[in-house]
Amino acid sequence: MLKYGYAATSVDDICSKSGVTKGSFYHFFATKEELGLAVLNGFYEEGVARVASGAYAGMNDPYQRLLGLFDHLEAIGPDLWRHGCLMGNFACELAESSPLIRRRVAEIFEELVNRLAPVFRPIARGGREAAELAEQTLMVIEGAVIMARAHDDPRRIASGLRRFRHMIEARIGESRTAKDKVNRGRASSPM
Amino acid sequence: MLKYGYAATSVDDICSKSGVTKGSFYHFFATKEELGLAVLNGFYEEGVARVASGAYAGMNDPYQRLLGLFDHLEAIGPDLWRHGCLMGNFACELAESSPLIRRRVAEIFEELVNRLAPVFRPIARGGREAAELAEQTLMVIEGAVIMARAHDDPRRIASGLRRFRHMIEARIGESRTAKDKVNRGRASSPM
DNA sequence: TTGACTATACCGACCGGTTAGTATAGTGGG
DNA sequence: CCCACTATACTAACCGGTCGGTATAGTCAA
Repeated sequence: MLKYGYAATSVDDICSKSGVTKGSFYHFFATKEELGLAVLNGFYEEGVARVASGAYAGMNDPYQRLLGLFDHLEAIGPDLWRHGCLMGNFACELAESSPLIRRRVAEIFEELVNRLAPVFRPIARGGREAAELAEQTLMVIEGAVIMARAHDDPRRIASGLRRFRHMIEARIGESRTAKDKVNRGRASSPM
Repeated sequence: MLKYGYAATSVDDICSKSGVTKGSFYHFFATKEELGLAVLNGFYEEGVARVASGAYAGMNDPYQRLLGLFDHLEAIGPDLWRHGCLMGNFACELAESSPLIRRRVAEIFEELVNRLAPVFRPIARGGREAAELAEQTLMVIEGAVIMARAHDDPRRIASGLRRFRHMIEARIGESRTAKDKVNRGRASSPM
């Protein structure tokens, strides 16, 4: 389903490859769409687990943690999204034909933004900006995955993320100097 | 094909909606895949024409031109990619089942990078960086289009682009001051 | 302990309809 | 007459989904 798309993956294929019969299949799933939803949730949960498993999560320095997130994404991305991202694929293919799946994909993106936003907090200026930076990161990932698939080269996922990371690094530089100014104003140690 | 995907769009539908019969269709196209290729090229050419039609193209100031490109993309994006981007959709759905289409999509992305790169030249540092920034822009567009489709809200295309534009603005700021330094060193007018 | 009853898992043939693609007989302008 | 083009009927495979039926295990009253 990830490799060839929703429509091109038949229920018969799914059954024969997973060693179940069609009768069994339709005992557990009312429709093909319902299976799609289950596969989507599985993909989401696996992705969250993989992303959360990174070393960055335990880092104390907030800038180190943010940079560590990108290190981790660059490291696992090419493997995790080797055959694409199911959220992105379903959004492309089913957004206007399956409201159920489209809504779930939107929900998942929201959940991911909420999970990621805290990591961006230290460089966020406005109240909403951490969430916006998290959303921007998801966009870059989705775009990079498409690029990687088009060029048949998963390494593009890492290089796309790396370029975005450079822009984040520039922001970290700004945040640091801004913070230093505040600290200096409070007469605390400049280093 | 854009709205419901390649597989879900049948040749019969295409024929009846465009008022041709199947005999005619298969006189002009050997396979459905070949039509897909033609539709892809049509989408690409229309997109290039729309993007190139912007006022930014004639601007003299290179920074104004770059910012003008983003103004233009934000203005036309929500309409142009209202139902998604065919390059992105095909990359998602057909990358691993139709090598022909996948290759053409990759080619198109390359062509777009080459077309866009000159606009990024003024803020590029290394020799490859203008092309990389252009590619990054395409990634953001593709990601934003997916996000917009998932949330059923084309305005997300503009807001995603705007956020990326802010990062580009930061870079313009850096480039400007760097250039000022050079100018001052050459004893030319600082303003 | 036994036997009637029920719930769940599972099977695979089958259904109507759709798919991409083909075969063939025109048709109409140059 | 010719040939690019059109129309329609057709094929064979495949689609998602249904159906009647079976196997197994648990429950509970007598």
